[in-house]
Formats: sequence, structure tokens, C-alpha cells
Amino acid sequence: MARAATTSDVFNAIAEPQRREILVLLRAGERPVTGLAREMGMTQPQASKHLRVLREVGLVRERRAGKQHLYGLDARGLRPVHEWAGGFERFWNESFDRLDAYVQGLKQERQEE
Amino acid sequence: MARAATTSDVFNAIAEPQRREILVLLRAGERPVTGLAREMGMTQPQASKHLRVLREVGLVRERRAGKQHLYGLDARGLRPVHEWAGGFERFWNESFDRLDAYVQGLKQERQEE
DNA sequence: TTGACGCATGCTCATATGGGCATATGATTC
DNA sequence: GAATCATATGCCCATATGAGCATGCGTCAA
Repeated sequence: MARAATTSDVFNAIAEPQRREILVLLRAGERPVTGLAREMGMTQPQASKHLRVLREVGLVRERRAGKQHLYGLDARGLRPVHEWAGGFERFWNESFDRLDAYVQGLKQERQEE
Repeated sequence: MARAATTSDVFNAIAEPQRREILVLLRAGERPVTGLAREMGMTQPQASKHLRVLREVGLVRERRAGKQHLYGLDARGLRPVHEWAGGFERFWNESFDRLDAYVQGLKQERQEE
């Protein structure tokens, strides 16, 4: 295997910069594929493919409006990402000026548990 | 191109489940490669490779202790991830009952989901 | 110095991409 | 039904993996 499919894991789906950008754009409201493609500066097939990935992991929703397929944000899937990263909050607040201090800090925490 | 290198982007580096698990383990304190490999149930080369990726994006730090290379967490790089996902907080808090109302027109097509 | 230990690398393989392009599918209008 | 617009898919290519295995390299003890 090479890697878990992007379509099965939110973390993998948002590993693509353009897909993250699409999600950001969709915060302003739903859009048709072509509109998104234009704003992103990509081809329609490319936009469709990225949207498919996002749809399969549940980060976007599709709504049919005549000939158009409007895509809207469904950010609930990003909550686990936020929480996972948040689990490291106390660590990125530590002082990394000195490696010694860093190591000491970890050793202390280790003993406390 | 296939995808941005895992070694150049934190989002991509943490797209790998095992690397996320390594980071979680390192919250309890630094460890030598072999120790980590054992805890993760993977081979030493695999552990080294994952650690290299994490090191190149700056999520872990290496410290030499005799024959051993101790790896410790440097979670500062996870802060952007936390903040990025946090930018969607108001959206996942939205009532999706209302959102479904806003998607009123497609009730007919959505019956299978 | 000679080993042994702890890691990092290089190699090959199979697979999952993302981009570009052509084309199939669906819906709308004439 | 035909023409057309809006999307979704299928294909091919080049590249980036992750796994498994062998091996190179630095460190330390005898």
C-alpha cells in the first residue's frame, strides 16, 4: 500500500492545499463547480475531482439546482482535526529556546504520570 | 505531479495515521527509535522513515544519547493546523437541521443517504 | 581492533495520487 | 428530438508514497 485513500480519511483529504482552499472559499457560501473552478484557477474536471474527494469524506454537500451542482460546506468533519491538534496545545506553548529545558520538561511530566 | 511532498507540509505529514500516532506517543516523552518501533508494532526502518518525515517538517526533534537517537515532540507546527481547522468552528456548530432546510429542494433525491 | 548495537539509507514493488484531455451523463431550452 | 450548457468520469502519464529487505555508518564495550 502507498497510503490510505484520500477518500477515506479527513486528514488525508485536507492534505491537499487546493482542497483546503476550496473549503475556505465555501465558507462564503455554496457555489457551482464551474464557479469554484474559476475562482481556484483550475479546470472543471480538476474541480470536480477535488469536490468528489471532499464529498466522499463528508466535508461538502451537493445540491442540484437545475443544470448546476451547488457545493456547500459541511465542516463537521473538521472538528476531529481541530480536537486532535488541540491535544498538543500545552506542548507548543513550551519554551524551546533550550533543548535542555525541553528535555527536562518532558522528563518531569513523564514522572508526574 | 502527484502530491506535495510529505516533507514540505505539516498537513501532509500528519495525513499518515501512523505518524499521528507517533506524535501522540511522544507526548509522554522522548524515545529512541527502536522503542518507538516496538510500541508502534513496526520495523525499525519504518519508524526511522516516519521520524524523518516528522523531523523534516519540524514536528519532532532528535537528540543523540550515545548509540541512541532520542526523538522528542516539537508540537509548534501543529498550531497552524489547529488554527486552520478552528476557522471552521462556527460552521460545525451550525444546526444542520436548518442547513437541511436550506437544502430544501433536494429532499426527493437525498432519501437514500 | 573487533564486534555488536542502534539508526539511517538505498533499493524495488505495488499503489494512490493530481494534471491534462476526451468523452459520457443529465438537465434545459428550442 | 436536437443543440447546448454544467458536471462527472475514464484514461494515460509522471511522481510520491509506504512496506519489506539489505546494507552503510557511527558509537561503545571488550
